[in-house]
Order: sequence, then structure tokens, then C-alpha cells
Amino acid sequence: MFIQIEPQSDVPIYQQVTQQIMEGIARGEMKPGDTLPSVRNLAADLGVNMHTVNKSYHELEEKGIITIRAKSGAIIRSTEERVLTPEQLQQIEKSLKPIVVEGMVLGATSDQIEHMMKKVFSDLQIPAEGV
Amino acid sequence: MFIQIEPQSDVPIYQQVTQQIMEGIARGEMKPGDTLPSVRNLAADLGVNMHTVNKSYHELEEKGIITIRAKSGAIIRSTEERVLTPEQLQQIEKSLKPIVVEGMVLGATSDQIEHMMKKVFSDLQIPAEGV
DNA sequence: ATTTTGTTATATTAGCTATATAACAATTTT
DNA sequence: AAAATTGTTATATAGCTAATATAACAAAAT
Repeated sequence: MFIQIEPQSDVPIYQQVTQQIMEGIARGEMKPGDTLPSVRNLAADLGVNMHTVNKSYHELEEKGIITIRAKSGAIIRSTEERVLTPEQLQQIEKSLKPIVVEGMVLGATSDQIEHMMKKVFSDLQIPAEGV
Repeated sequence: MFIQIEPQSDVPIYQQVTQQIMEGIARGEMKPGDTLPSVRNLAADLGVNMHTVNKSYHELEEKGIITIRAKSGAIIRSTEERVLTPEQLQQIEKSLKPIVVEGMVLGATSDQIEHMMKKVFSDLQIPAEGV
């Protein structure tokens, strides 16, 4: 697995798992229809508790990114299944606001923040092949 | 004061205070050189504990936005004083990443996220005068 | 039939948030 | 100079979340 946990981080472990699974999907390392490892297996791989991974999977399900089939497994939903709802767009904007505000106050220009945003985007868009 | 606390929010009160003070600065409602209210006064206004506001002020100081003069008060640093360091830019990028990733996975395009970013930026840039 | 799966339940530890009080010493105001 | 205000420090408490640990259950997969 590509997931690397930082126990010292102030970001909770279950959120680290959620984020890195999303990054894997964004990179194309995991595709719609793929099955996620069982909560017990992934937990053993990462050296964390089963419930921690379980919490992450349920967070991903709430975001509409995976589907959990009870007592069977979790699969990544297709892009067609996950339509961007206005609520989700609003949620993204709400998350974006405090970061943009802090950047502004610290003296960053709109162009600087835009540049960083695009960098993050392109870094993920292009899979690590050859490069 | 322009600060409005939402006790039910999952965002800690001291972070709400920090964010809304930054918004006030971004909007131009508070200018460099201005003195922040004493922790006791602001706490009384907001109906929260003194230590909660104190924690917020120290968070703002860590971010390089204000200067706390021991046993005197807190003042907003000038834009010239707060130079955007590479570390701060990196911090912003780090905060931006998980949001952009989630947006991507949910199917948002680079343009959509850029548009939201600029909306947040322009909403703050123009002070609430006349409008 | 056996193993694996997510689910549910209970319990414990640790850390963070927030509040409450109190006292201290330096600064500011009167 | 005296009084009030200021940030600082300390201690204590309550509530919540994160994380772990065990255990058992029932459905699904092998």
C-alpha cells in the first residue's frame, strides 16, 4: 500500500488514511470499481487499529467516494455515480475560505494562491510515470 | 465587535476568533497598527473565557499577523513587517492540497476550483461599503 | 464448512477544548 | 504615587474526540 501514516501529526490518523486514499484515486493509482483492502488487512499493514480504518472508510462513504457493501467490502464509485452537488461545491468553498483569507493577510496575491492551487492540481493529475 | 461565535460548530472557538480577526484584516476593517481589544474585554463581549481569546491571539502571533506586547496589548503588524516566507507559502500549499484533492475526486475541474478561489478572494477584497 | 467480512458493543487511555479561579508583575491610566 | 488594566502563569475540572483493545455476531466469500 502507498499509505504512509505520521503518528506525530496533528491530523488524526483516520483522516490521513482518508486523504491518502483520495490522493491515490486522484493520481489514478486506484480506479472506480476497484476494491479497497479489508479494514483488518489495511489496519494490519499500517499498524493501526481496525476501527481507525473503519472510521476512514465511513468518512469516504459520506463524501460519496466509495460504497461499503455490508460484510463484503468497499468499492470505489465511478465518476459518473458521484455527481458534484451544489452542497459539495459549497462545502469546498467553505473549506477554501480560511486558507485564502490567511494567505491574503500574509500578503499573498490572488495569482500566487491560484498558482499554488494549479500546482497541486497538476502534480496529482500526472501520474508518476517516467518523470 | 464584528465577531460572531457559533458554539455548536465543530470548529473550536479559539480558531473561529482567529479566522474572523483575519477576515476583518483582509476586509480592511482593521488596519496595521491597530490595537486588538484586551483578551478580557473581547472574551466578555463574546461570552467566552479569557483563555480562549488568549489562545487565539497567540495563534495569530505564531502566524506572524500580530505582535503581543507582554502585559500591554496586541497590535496588528504592518504588511511590510509580515513578509511571505517560503515556509508560509509551503504551509498554504499544504493546507490547500487535501481540499483540491477532494474536489478532484468528486469531479471538480481545475477551472471550477479556481473560480471558487477567486470568488472568496474578491468577496473579501471589496469592503462592505454602499453595497 | 471454514474463513473473512463489516457491524456492534463495551471499556480504557490520552489529548484537546473550554471553563473557572487565583495570583503575579509589568504597564497604563488616573 | 496610587489604582486599574494588562498579559502571564498555575491549578483544577468537565466534556469531547481519537485511538486502542477485546469480543461477539451474522452475512458473505472461499
